[in-house]
Amino acid sequence: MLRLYDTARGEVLDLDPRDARRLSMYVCGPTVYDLPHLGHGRYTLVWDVARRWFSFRGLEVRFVSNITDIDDNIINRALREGSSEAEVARRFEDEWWRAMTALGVARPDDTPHATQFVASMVDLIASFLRDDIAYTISDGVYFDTSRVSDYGLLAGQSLDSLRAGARVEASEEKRSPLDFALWKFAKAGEPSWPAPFGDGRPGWHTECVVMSLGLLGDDFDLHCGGLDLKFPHHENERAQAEAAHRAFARHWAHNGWVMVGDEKMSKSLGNFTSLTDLLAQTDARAYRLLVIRSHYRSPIEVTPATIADAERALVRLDAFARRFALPRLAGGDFVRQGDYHFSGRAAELVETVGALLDDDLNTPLAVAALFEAVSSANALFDQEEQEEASSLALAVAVLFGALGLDLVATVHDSDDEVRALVQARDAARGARRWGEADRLRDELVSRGWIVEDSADGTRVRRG
RNA sequence: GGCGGCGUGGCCGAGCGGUUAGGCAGGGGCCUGCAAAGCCCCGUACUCCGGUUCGAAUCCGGACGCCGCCUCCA
Repeated sequence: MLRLYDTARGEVLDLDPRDARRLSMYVCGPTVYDLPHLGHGRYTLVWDVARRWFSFRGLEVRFVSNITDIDDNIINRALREGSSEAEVARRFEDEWWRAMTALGVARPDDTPHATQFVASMVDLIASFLRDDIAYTISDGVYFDTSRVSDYGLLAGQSLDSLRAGARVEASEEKRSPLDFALWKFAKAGEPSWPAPFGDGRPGWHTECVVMSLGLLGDDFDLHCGGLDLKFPHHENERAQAEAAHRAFARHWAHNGWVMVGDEKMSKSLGNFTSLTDLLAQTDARAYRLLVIRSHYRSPIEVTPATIADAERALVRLDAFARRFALPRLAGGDFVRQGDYHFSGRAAELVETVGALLDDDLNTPLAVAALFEAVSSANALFDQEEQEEASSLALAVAVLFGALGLDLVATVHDSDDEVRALVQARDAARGARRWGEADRLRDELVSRGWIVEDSADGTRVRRG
């Protein structure tokens, strides 16, 4: 049974999908007004891993993640650059998918854009106005949070205590500082959509309710996002669903953030590193490994040192892949357990790692178990237990593949000249002419090859 | 003010009552003509002060330090 911490109920609970064979999953996506940063990288990796794992276990997952392509930040950027909102959104959405591809994050099954759902949002807002759950003030239409009896559920606080701590000044017109904008009336030069209550554009919290319920249906299974969305964004989504009498997410899951020193990485603090920069200088797999080495709910530290640490661990995994000629599995269709039949130690490993991941995605312990298996398989290989070693090694590759991490055995093609040097060295070694053999190795090294001996003779690869 | 979280060996990062987490780095050994890769062994850590317990990093109380949310944020 798959278990996952549920933010609303505050404990690890069975996932319990609406339909036993399927899982509907919604992840709040990016607002495309700037380059993606490491925080975006983490949440996409975390939920990509979850999606892959659930699929590995046999669930048919429908994964929806939106693109917010209209909001204040986009408008401001367009204004600053003298371009249009659509142009800004398009440009940064392209950057987004480029980064996702580089990270190996699988495309969602649906990627709804806010601007495509405005009509449905208008309908919802109109119904709130009709039911007196929303009210109009000079700059827009607001949701009356006092109309939802359990407002504050996700925050773990009552409406009163939230109100008492509100740091934002209540505008004179808002009934409560917690009330949030459903609709912002158009200002001159801003994009707007027609609405019976006044032309304008949707507030951020409305799109996700409309799109998640619209695509996944009432009572969908799992709603995910970064911890900072828990309140107020997800709370406000919930409040709207409640007010509309529609069953919302059965399960809420939130990932911890990326830290810089002792501070959360965030746009407002300006202490962020763009994903684009990171990917330009490191193997993207290192970030995935770094992410799965800690628990998804814990904060993680992403620094040049921790990235380098993960890269070195990757070197070892790739050497392992080379030794056992392991296949790359993460790139195409998701890895599915049903496609493999393991026995012996390999089967035990799948069992162990499976139990860990089923229990609130305990990737750090799973990774630890996988590294232990790497050592075991190597040891078995050294003891000439080839079959047992190979089957265990394949299980390691399958499980890493199930988490979206490829082990790369690829040895770059060498040209004729290099092959000749390799052959000459093997001949020299065979004749015990060590001096010549070493000279040939130096020659290969000077051409940028890493030289390793094996039972089959000299092996070269690119460093 | 309310709510939540954290403080672990050189670094990263698990554990949440008794057993080696794991990785990276470092040291020693084996293997190897040498090197690389691989294997084996090694660090004996849990902010502090009390308490509960046969036994606590793990539970309870207190102290100190730090972080987050209650405003846009993944």
